[in-house]
Amino acid sequence: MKRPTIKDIAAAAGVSKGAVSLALNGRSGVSESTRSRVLGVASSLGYRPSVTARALSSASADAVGLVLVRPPRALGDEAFFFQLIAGMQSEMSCALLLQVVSSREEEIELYQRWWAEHRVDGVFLVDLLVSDPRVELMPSLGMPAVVVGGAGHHGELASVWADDYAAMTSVVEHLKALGHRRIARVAGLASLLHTVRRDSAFASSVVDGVVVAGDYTAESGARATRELLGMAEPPTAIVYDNDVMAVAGAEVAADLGVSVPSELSIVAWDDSVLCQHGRLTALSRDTFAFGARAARALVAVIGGASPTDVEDVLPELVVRGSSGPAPVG
Amino acid sequence: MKRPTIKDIAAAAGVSKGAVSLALNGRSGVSESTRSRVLGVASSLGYRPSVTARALSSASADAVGLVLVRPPRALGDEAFFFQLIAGMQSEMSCALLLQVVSSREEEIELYQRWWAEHRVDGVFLVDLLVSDPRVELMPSLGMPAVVVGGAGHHGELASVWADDYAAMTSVVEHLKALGHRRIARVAGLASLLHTVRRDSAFASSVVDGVVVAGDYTAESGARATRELLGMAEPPTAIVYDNDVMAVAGAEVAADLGVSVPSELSIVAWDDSVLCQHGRLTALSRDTFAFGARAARALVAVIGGASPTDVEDVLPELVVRGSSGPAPVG
DNA sequence: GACCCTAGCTAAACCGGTTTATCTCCGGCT
DNA sequence: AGCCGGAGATAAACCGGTTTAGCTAGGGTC
Repeated sequence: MKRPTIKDIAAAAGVSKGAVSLALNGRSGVSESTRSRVLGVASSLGYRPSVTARALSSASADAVGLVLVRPPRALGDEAFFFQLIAGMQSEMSCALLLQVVSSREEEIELYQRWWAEHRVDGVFLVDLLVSDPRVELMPSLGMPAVVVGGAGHHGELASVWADDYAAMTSVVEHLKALGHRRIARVAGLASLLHTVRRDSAFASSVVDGVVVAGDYTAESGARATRELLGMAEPPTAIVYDNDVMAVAGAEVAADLGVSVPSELSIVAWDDSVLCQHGRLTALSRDTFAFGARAARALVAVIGGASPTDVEDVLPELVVRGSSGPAPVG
Repeated sequence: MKRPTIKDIAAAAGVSKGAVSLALNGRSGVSESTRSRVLGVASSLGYRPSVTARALSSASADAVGLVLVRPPRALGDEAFFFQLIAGMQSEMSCALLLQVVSSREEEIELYQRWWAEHRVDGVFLVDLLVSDPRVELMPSLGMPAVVVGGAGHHGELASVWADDYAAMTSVVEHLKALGHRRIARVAGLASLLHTVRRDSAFASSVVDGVVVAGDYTAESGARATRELLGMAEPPTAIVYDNDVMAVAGAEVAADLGVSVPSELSIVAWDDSVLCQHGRLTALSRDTFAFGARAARALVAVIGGASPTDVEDVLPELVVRGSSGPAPVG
């Protein structure tokens, strides 16, 4: 009734446990004839090695980890992460250990625990902070890790990243070409590295650009938009740091009777069903493919490859109905 | 440098491994003084038990599993699952082992493997089929499991469910009260149990109701809508099985010059940011809370509680701009 | 023929816990 | 005094693998 263990196979094949282990793992020390006999018995018994037991003797755990620091409620609306996870899965044969925690301290604690307990072979690091302790932690633990969506190189870690600086510049250029001069930005969390990157790109290509902080929720997007449109000289274009805030912003504009795009142009970062349906001009990147790329990188690092930085393709601006020429005057 | 093991604690406290194990797990067999000494040593050494090793001697694996059968690409748009996962996480202290596979066979194989390998303590079963082999499999494996979103009771398994039948009836009543007589439905996958439930509820409350099959993608929603609106006597109201198809349907209606809601009423199953923004009348349920409830149920079953069926609150119809009185004549 | 080397295998230790059998000591009862 | 019982602890087996040390038989070399 129970699943067969290595001992059952050894008994059935008339050899020792050790020989079975060597045979199954394709290592030298057994003859070809013994090996094939063992393999035959194993498959006929429907043998499946126990990852748990294997992990105990410091081998693979057959899983990789991902920790998300979020208030759980807010997570559900962020299609980005689910897309990312789906992409990761497409390139991994192993399982993904996923946990949502509410603080950075818990996150770090969790990584250490997982590693100490041999629960994972490696981890993805997302939402990189400006000065992120994880960048030092991973090499010190000797834990394979890949930074996902950071901005370039990070210490000794492998990294899969997109050029937020260049992307922001391209968005601003698009708006400038349409005649916009008063361009504003609704930013994401200031603690995140990519926010800082986008901030600096924005600051260096827009003179006197107004930046309002947001937190990726619809409420913050609406609030920021109301604030911007209530200014003495309101912007003629707003760039949002994610899709949810942009859609909320578009709604506020509609409520205030500000017509889009003739009076106000709106651009969203990260394309999604939401933008497609709201006909919002959006900076589109293939998040699924991004996740797949990250998974490939992590698998490589776990396999012993030396860490490399992979730059993702530059996000592409998909122009829809929400951006147009700046109003005259 | 390595993390301390139970052996280190035993040495430091001057007792045996076994005594440490008993002390740490709060079991009888050691004196209070020894127990407190062991606990002191353990915490001062920063001891963390290895789940891997513990799982090996048939104890808890400290993780639960969820397998999704989907083409990975399509998954990213389904906010439902991510909401659900976020909700589950909110009620679990353990990790979630998540894997996406492409066939039902792989799914079953994976459940068996996880259980045989002590990787999980229990699993969630989603997307229940009309005649689902998993319902028999779980009790035969002795694997704790909770059916999420099935329709009522399932064999010996615990279940957290919503009454799709009553919900569908309430939607139809809403439409009938508005004067609609030609009501159509764009269904989800026919192999899923809840689709069948909704089908039968729909059939018994709508005479001559047309049902078109969809697969939850925007494309299928658009196609179905075009088909329905092209009929000799097109419906005056359409009920969609998810938000993505409903939004796509609304767009098709707009393209065809069919005005919503004066000529066509639209109702979506499962509310989301998408519906909120598209001002679609939607059947709203708190997916996050649903996931949390499922997690509580699974934790209870793992803890040895006898399986029970928990009925979720009836989804509530949130009336927005997309449903209105039937056109006269 | 003595010696060494190696392929092929076994037995046993090990990973880090849990669990069971056993052993000792002490107090209470008759 | 002798017996029993239970508390408190230990040693050892066990979970299912991997890995290492050691044994044996056969072949090559001088």
